[in-house]
Amino acid sequence: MTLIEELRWRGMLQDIMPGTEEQLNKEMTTAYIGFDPTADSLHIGSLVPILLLVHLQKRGHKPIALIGGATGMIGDPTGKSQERNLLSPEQLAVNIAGIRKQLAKHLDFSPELKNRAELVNNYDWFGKIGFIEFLRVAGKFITVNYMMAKDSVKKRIESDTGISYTEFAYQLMQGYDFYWLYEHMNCKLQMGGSDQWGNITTGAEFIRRKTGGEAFAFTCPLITKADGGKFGKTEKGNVWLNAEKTSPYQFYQFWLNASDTDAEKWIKIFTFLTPEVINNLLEEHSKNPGGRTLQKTLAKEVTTFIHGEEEYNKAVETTEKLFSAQNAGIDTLTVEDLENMEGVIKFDYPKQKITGGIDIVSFLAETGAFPSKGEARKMIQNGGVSINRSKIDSISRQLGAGDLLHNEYVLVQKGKKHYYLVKATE
RNA sequence: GGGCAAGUAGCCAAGUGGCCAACGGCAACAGACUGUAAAUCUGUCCUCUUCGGAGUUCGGUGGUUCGAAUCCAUCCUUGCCCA
Repeated sequence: MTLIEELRWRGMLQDIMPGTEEQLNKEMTTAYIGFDPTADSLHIGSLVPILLLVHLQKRGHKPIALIGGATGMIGDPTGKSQERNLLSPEQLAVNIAGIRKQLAKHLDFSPELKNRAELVNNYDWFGKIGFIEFLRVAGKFITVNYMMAKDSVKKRIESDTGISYTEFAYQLMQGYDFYWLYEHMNCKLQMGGSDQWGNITTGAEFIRRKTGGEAFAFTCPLITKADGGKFGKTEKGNVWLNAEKTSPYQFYQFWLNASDTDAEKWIKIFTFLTPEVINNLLEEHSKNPGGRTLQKTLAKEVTTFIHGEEEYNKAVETTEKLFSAQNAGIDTLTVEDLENMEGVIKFDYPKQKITGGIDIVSFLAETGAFPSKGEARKMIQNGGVSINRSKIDSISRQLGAGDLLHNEYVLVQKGKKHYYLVKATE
């Protein structure tokens, strides 16, 4: 199976320029993907591009991860119905540093490798170029007519918010990136999400017109959920790759909660398991969907890839304590169990307030498990709150010393899946 | 610079003097059912609340009125057409 064949099998190939496959088969090819520094961490939406680079490197090609330090100052209009706010230079610097750190974890930069990965920042060349120079060396090669025909631009021109000159120029900048890498690093291939196809082809066209050389490209489909929801979002917002923003436990839970249809697609995209292994898993899953082998494997592979095996083990441990023994009774949880629940949100709370007796609503609001008393009350009335695994059925319920596990803890449950551990402190 | 149109909750969108915290849809959260799944049904969905209410909203600011998302003035933003 060639790289392209494999990616196609995995469902990671959307568009591909003619000749790309031949180029990859012919020689070690340098390829790049751009990452926008819109936040200080990448989220799982950026995982697919990272995986593309990893696949590429595994097959002996040379990956370049480009951080858009310059283009991030402009804003990509793709997929945006409205003009974006510009990020401050300070914020950008923070974001670039965060992303750089994460990318470095997953690619092999060993100097002795012929196809070692490279990390570049397009600010390094855009920062030096003047406006007039840019117009002369870049602007001349692409017509406005060509740029306006792109979907991302066309949509915005037809929309009732329009597009600024700044964002319009974005695709030319990205095109210039590709050209710069082509000239300086012999980079002949650009990859990305399918929403980037327009920007990517501009780059290839730019190279062709300016140098007469040939450049290639392919994109992967954007990840969707079968129910039409946004991929990678939970009620807490984005699922981040940074453990401080999304704990490994929460990260693991995200994948574990994948629906059957999603898991079937995602296992191919987000893991490096071989087709044989995956086909076996799919078969097993169809025989016994309730076992959720697919989700468990998916969650394991991805969590291990991002956070490492140790964090994965902790996440599983916490998961088992919280979910597998649902009916086992709360007493089975030891102090160690409670203390070692990694990734569960924990709060401290004065012990005497509990032993002195407190109404459940105030307790939930004051610990921070709920933002206000009203919220806590609504959720209780909806039947969505449990304390120590027993459902609270009345908003007038009082808490007292008897509700402390091991004389020290209260396990709060919002819905089925969200746990908070309150520790009573002296 | 001139003419026309638009700006309503996370998004889409109805409302054009009182019955408006504002129809409906999407998204989100919870409950039932399940497999920590999907689909379906139900509830919640501006903020706070002693659950009686209270407070702050319909681009901004002033005004008319007993009463304004709704009328007037002005400003801002955006789109279209003209220069």
